[in-house]
Amino acid sequence: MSNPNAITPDVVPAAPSDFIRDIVAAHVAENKYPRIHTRFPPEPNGYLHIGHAKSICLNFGIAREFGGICNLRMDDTNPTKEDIEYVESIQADVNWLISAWADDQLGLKLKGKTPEIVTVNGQPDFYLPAVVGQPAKSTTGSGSAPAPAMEPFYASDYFDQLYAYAVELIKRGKAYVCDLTPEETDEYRRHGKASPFRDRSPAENLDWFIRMKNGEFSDGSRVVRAKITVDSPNIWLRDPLIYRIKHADHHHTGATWRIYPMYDFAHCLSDYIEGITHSICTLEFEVHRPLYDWILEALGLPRPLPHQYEFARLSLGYTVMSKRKLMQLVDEKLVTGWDDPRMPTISGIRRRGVTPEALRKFAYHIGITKYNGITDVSVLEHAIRDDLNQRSLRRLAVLQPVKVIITNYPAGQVEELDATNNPEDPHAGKRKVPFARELFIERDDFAEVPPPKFFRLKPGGEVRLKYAYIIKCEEVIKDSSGHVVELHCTADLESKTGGATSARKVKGTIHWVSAAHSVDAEVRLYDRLFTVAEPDADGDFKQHLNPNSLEVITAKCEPALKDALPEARYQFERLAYFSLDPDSRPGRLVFNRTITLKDTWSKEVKKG
RNA sequence: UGCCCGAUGGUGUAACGGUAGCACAACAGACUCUGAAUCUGUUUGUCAUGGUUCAAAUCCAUGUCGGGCAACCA
Repeated sequence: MSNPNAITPDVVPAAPSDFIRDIVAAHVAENKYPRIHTRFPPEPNGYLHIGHAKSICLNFGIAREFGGICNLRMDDTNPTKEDIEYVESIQADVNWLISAWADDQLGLKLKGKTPEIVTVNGQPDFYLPAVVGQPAKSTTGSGSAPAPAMEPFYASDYFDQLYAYAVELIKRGKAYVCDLTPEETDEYRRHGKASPFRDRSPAENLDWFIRMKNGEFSDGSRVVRAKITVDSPNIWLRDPLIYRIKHADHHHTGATWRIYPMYDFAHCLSDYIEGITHSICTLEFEVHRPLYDWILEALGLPRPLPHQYEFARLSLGYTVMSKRKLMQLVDEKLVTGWDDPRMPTISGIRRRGVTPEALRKFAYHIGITKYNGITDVSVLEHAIRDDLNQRSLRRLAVLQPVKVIITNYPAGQVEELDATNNPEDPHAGKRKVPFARELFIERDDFAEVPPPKFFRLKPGGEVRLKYAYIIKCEEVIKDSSGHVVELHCTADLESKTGGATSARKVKGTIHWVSAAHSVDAEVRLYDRLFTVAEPDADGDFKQHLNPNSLEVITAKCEPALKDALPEARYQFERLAYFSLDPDSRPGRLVFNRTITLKDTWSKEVKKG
């Protein structure tokens, strides 16, 4: 078995329904587009987080439900904030999340490919069609030629075309070069006042623009503005900026450009160039939509225009989501990095042991609306537990060990007992677990003074050792400070599975490991990063960091865990779900706790 | 302040003029060699006020509350 828990439970829920999918479905019904084409357009200025996962699942989900394509595109028009590190992490995260689910919908392009000039209705047009899915095999037949390298789309691959579009706008008298300072621009726009440069002639504007492109002017000295209105109630229609000067090198285009397009200009045209039909973004872009439409219409483009639709971004309880704040946590070393398992980043969630199926299931459960709510973490946690319950291999491990000696069990004797790998999956089979005279059990599973309804081990009481015997606690050994160090028990030697008294009812069943056979593992117990549901609420989110969000312990594990695999998921029975951390080395196991099992007992205890 | 958007149990969502449903959470019980899972049941809701209509969560008006925008960021 290459993947020990690659069961295929029903992890792909039925396609959800929401207002955006309703719109797409209507467009499909009326044959509005030859094919549905969405895109996921992150700016490579940070790592992707679970909010992006929502958007990825939406965009790729629509593509797969309607037989379309979803392009991965770097929205990289601001070189001073972006970096290749982020480009790479974004690709890895997207691939991980859609792998074996929407691979067939992933729109990529050949490396280095830029838009083609085509003629549509007698009009020149820029178009860069997507290549779908994974790189094609070498077509030479010799096997020596490398497969064509594929890469995501980059808005920066369209800088030539975007420049040409800006020139066209200028020629049409619909854009002009403005020499106002940033402060003046702000002031004029605020008061709905026309720029004194608003009525320069197209020829003059073109001349200035070319000189801007040639790098003749300093940053901030001039911009290109769309000529729309000076006093629209929508600020984004008050002659918005479409090009600015930045003497900065770009991670993808190098030192080629000294001017860079603004988001509003680049995004709608990038969508158009790629043949996007449905451009889905978050609510804060709602007021930009008229500008999105204006630019495309002002250019008189020959192909069907894309349209923008907005939905509410994800807010999750007990975490922060803004890139700025996540960056702060990383920079100030409040976490170990972007992929710290406590981070809401996709890479952190992945390292924590969550599967892409669980994340997708979560994304489908929360729905898509225009309402800004805060999703309860319990929804995420439920999706994770549900997924892990179905796929995890069960193992016995003791986190806080206390020694147990079975006084009527012969020293030196060892039995190999059968244990079920996954009761949810009959195909997962069984394994052997060694049983011997000296064991470890969980400290919490013994109480000298048991609270009401405690049905684990107590003095004079009986408990079932999972897969083994019923034992009775005969004697409690303590050290000089009164700390319990050892429990002397007797076993009902007929009570083993299949034995004469195996059917005896005892209320509790606990987990255990043989002391001599156990293997040590570093176990990282993660908890939520913040102590309050809304860390942002009062402005200082760092104040609410959970000081106990990570506890590192050494656990006693059953020997089968020596062969733990990085891609596998484990449930340490009665405790939690775990997976191997990349820090693991041969002979040195490191497990991350993904999430605890639901614990109604601790709730019971709290109630008193 | 101006403009835009939104409001359905504790939370997130469905109902598209005709029985307010689902999920999570919570609570109670059943089952259990995992106090998990599973199963059964229960509690809790249409922001307010008017209007249109045989009928309003749904349409209209006003108000209230919440969010967004007013970067040479995206």
